[in-house]
Amino acid sequence: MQISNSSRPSVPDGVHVDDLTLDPWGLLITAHTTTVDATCPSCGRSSTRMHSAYWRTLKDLPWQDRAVTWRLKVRRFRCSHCPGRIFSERVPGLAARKARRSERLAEAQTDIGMVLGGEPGARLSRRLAMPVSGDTVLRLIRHRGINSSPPPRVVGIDDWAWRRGRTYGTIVCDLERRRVIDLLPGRSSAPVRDWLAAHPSVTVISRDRSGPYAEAARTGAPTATQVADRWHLLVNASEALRGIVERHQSEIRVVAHRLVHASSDGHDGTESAPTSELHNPRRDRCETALRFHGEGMPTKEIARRIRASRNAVRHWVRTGRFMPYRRAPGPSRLDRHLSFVETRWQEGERSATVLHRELRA
DNA sequence: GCAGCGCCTACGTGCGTAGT
DNA sequence: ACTACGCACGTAGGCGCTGC
Repeated sequence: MQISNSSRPSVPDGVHVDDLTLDPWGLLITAHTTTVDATCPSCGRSSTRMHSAYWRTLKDLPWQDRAVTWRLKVRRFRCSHCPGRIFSERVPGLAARKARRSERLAEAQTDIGMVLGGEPGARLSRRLAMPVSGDTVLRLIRHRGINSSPPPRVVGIDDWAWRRGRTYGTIVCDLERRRVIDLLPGRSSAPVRDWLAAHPSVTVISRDRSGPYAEAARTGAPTATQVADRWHLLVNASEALRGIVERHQSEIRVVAHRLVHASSDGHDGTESAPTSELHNPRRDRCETALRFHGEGMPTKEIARRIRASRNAVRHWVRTGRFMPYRRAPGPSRLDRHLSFVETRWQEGERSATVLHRELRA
């Protein structure tokens, strides 16, 4: 198959393509190196004394949705300066020493792996005509390593679960660069204290209100400023708001009802009828259902027409009249939950007061 | 001195399995 | 479903021997 020069895969300098073979499995590029000499990796001097040659096989980035394989003839050289030293020529721009894939392919698969992980990354890579195993994706990620960053100044510390309810650890984030920088064993104060002592660059510590982290920050970084993190502040604020709304629910309902009627009737809303006497869509649908039933319409058809469930229609037909919704006596599940939250909030308020006192001390 | 050949070691890779 | 681990296999690269 003929392939135009403009659409051919890019060829590194010092490599000459001898043949391109396109088959259902991909594109095979047969090539050889063209430089007359090679640089000895030991002494750094070039040598022209060829020893032998062999074929290298390399995977590369896909071309037109086809996997690309290089079959490259490379040579071995004897070094003119290192006694007995024999080395293989390198192919800069294509592959590293001993590599089975090109640098650009390795980079692409590493990037995919960094986003998706091992197995999912391998699946996407295979879908993109860059076949690889999940293990190799993970190896590529480990090989890249973690880029070094300047010493952290503002860190966030919180607990997290290796296994929820069983094993916990502590996560340390660089809040300026939004990156996880360390994982510590357990959620006690000692590892955090040691970590902070080993990182004197930290000037601000954002943490939750737990005692161990407060203790760790106080002893490990006594000069650092401690702040409550934004997430916990928002959680506390939203819990407090819910508590207030719930405590004044009945007043809010009355006011809302008046406002609705004032806007729809042109009335000022100061006088209002009881809720049970208001327009009730549920009662309307029930009465319609009973009328249809009286006309001999099947339950299924009634349910379809009034857009109610067949069970609801069956219930209305069985009772023969509208049954207004009666709330069960005692607090609802939501009320019980909100009551629990309110209690926790009051406990939190007390803890916050203690924390505030500690921070000021 | 150089080129060709073969052997050996270490590395890269994929697969099966166990653990979470 | 995913990762870690061990293992087997293929091969890149290094080295020595031999013939010209």
